[in-house]
Amino acid sequence: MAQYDSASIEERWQRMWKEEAVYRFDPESDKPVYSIDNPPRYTSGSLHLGHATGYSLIDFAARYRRMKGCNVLFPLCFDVNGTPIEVRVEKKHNITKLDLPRSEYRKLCSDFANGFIEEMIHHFEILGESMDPSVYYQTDAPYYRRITQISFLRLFEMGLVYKGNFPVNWCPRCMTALAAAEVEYKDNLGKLNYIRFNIDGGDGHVLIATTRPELLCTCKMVAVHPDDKSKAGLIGKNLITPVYGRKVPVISDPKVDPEYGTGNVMICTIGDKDDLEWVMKYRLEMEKGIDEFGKMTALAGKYAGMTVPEARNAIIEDMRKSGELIKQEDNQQNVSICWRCHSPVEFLQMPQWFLKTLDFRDRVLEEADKINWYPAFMKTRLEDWVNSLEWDWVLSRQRIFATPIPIWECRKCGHAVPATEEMCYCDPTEDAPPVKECPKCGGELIGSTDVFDTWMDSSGSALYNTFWERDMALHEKLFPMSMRPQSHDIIRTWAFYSILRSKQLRDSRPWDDIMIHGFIMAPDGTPMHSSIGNVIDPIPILKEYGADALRYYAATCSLGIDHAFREKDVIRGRRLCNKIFNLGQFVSRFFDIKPEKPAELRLPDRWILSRYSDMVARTSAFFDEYQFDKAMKEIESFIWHEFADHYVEMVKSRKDDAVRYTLYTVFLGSLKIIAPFLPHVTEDVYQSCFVKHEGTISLHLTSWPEPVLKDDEAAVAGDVLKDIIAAIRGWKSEKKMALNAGMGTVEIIGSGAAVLSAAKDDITETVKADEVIIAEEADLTEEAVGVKPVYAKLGPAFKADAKEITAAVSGMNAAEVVEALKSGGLRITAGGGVHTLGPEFFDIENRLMLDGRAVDTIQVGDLLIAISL
RNA sequence: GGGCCCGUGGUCUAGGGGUUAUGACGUCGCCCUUACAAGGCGAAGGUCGCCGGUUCAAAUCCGGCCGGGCCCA
Repeated sequence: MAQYDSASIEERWQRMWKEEAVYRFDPESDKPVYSIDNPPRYTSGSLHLGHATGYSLIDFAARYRRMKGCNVLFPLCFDVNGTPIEVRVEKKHNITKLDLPRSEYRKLCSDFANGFIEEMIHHFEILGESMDPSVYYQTDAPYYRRITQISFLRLFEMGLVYKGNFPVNWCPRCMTALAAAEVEYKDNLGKLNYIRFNIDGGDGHVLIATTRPELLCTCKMVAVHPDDKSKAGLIGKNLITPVYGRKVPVISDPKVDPEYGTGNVMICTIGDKDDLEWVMKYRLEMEKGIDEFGKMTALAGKYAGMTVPEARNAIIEDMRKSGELIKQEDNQQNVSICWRCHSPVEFLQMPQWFLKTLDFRDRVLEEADKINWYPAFMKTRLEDWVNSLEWDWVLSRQRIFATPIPIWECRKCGHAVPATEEMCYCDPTEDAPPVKECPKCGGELIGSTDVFDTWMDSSGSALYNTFWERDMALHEKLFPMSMRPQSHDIIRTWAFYSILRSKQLRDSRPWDDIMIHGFIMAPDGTPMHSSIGNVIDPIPILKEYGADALRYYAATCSLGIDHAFREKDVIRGRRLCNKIFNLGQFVSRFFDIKPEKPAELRLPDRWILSRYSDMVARTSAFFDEYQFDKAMKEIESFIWHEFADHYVEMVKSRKDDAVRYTLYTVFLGSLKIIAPFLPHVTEDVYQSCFVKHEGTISLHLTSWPEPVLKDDEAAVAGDVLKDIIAAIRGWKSEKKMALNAGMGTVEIIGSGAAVLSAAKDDITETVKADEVIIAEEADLTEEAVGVKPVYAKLGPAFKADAKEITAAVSGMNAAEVVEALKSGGLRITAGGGVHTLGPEFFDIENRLMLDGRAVDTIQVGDLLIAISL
């Protein structure tokens, strides 16, 4: 018998989908649009397990909506920009950005990044992702950068962009300003240096503890805590800084931590964020001790030109020699580092372009409220971030491989002249300005060498995808988009900036829904890092188990939370594929032509059609809410257990129209529902069983099924039937009998047994009994062997007395309790009163005996199965 | 230090006041049954992280603690 072989099967259908352009978005169509603001994949080359699962989750939504009749816009896109590529290129060629002309440097980056794209597209294909190459973009292309630039020009016109001379996080390695979002923190063991400051005009001194002695050259003040009584006398005096001999005042400020170091803090311009706060509060003059290369300036005197660590070591040595360094201790502290190259970040005052962000906080939150967040609690993260913002967005970067800021500045007066929209895309380092000279003073215009923060490109994706400033009629039709998928770590960046710019440029939310997934962790639950060496490569997994199996794993990852990778779920996925494949082999034997709906259906048919219809409704609701893990659970357990284990087993021996119709309808519908998750195996089964009857060339182009039958009576009776058959099969297994072994007479007894009379033949055939008897009652003796309290009823009725009542009953004889319950009620004294309890408060356990005959009995719900041995 | 989320049999996971706590993987036993042994049937395995509180009743709600993850300071 043929087995499911993922490798050959998947490749075959991937080729067919590509050739037939099964996923094409049709801009002309009148169908409702479902558009996905797909994360452009960063061109880093290797495929991470996190990407494999993340993009699969998006693909589930895309495939579902296509089958629901939507015209789905699911762009194939790449993010080709930014410092990470520059860092890798510089490492590869052992250069810095200063070693080459800008255009050559940019070409190296572009060639490097673009060299990955073909392979990355192939990765998407072998995962079965249904992105549409006809709506392709990459963020470094002139057509994409044009949109970034035009959107900037609009914001500029609106007065939302300004150039500020402001302290920014600056990476001396990358030589660029960093947004707050690009700064990371790490624990670092450094030295806390105790340095002697003499008191001006006296003979005393104070000790200052600092981790940054090299910043002494910009020391402006010394602060102590106002409640520190021992230091009250110092306030208002001046101190003389060592090495530089500058006079600085002592002030009191509640922000000082009196427990740290000596409780005396030197305030410099500027070492860290606390310094920055004091600089603002006391309006201190900004002095620059460190330049953009991370080297000391002339202010540092003899240390000028040294790097920060060199200067720190040198000044410590000098002060040690002069006796001004009193002692050093180890000091654990958090240092700011660059998120890309991990170099320590400095606070430097640099001219930068800013986008007004703080003024839009409330408006961003209003738009966020109009978006459906999946899961809902993720909105809190955005709100926390927005409410904690302190600065506007630093838009400019001093790098090269990014979108140029389309501005020329006057050499004489500094006036900024923006490009015209018609000029975009443009590069001011190469292109001529829109006017010959400064319109204010006639000075020479110099093209800006600044580029945008890459989030400026990415956060315009919803605008680009909806053809903003490319086809405004289409834009009106497509905007806002239907859904933004992303991971939770970039809520503060991608999600936030996207909402901000959509509000500023379109006065709207960018999307209706946002779906946020977690990270894939190593199997032990810790993050995967190449430095730890615990990164799992998805390609071998794909080869061993198949794409559908890996996608099965992706579907088990609920949204919002992180998941340790579970290979066993991939194994389960492969088994499910195999099960579906084999069901296809078997079920397709039943129909040579498409079966019509017959006049009459038997009980098992009505049961499975009814169950199937419930499953369709529940699964669809889970798909609507991006709850793929729950949808998968529904459809998987339906196909495997209800359909395969029970229905198919029940009808194996039948050959009537009703069974043909039911198998066809339920199996095809089930295939469709699981198709978004397992696109390959379902396509394969569809092609071998259904395409000749259905006509549509691919399962993925067929429509999503609707519920077909609501028959509550059959659903309930069928469940009883299923349970009876399962119980008899279980009984056989217990007796070590083969399942297809014959058996004697099976008698099914109980007041509800009548519903099964329609299914008498089904039972007989399925369990291979000689005879099946269905009886309302039989000559049975019934013996109560136990009573079980029903807490859900006792609790509400008797409150605090319930416990005492159950305790009392448990000590009584079961037969007597039952007798009392049946004849007027059981009287129990509890809580100082007497309660009369009816049978509704107890479950009675009976042993039933069929008089005169040796039988085995199995209780199934209200029914008793008596099997003659 | 703060925010959000998570802690459930050996491992992973569902559930989020009321029968016997869901399922997967693994383990063990039985069964070659007109698809599937990569299958079927069954079993063992849990004080639902710890400590308090609310309640007749807590895995579930509340508070604190411990451990993990992400984000931020």
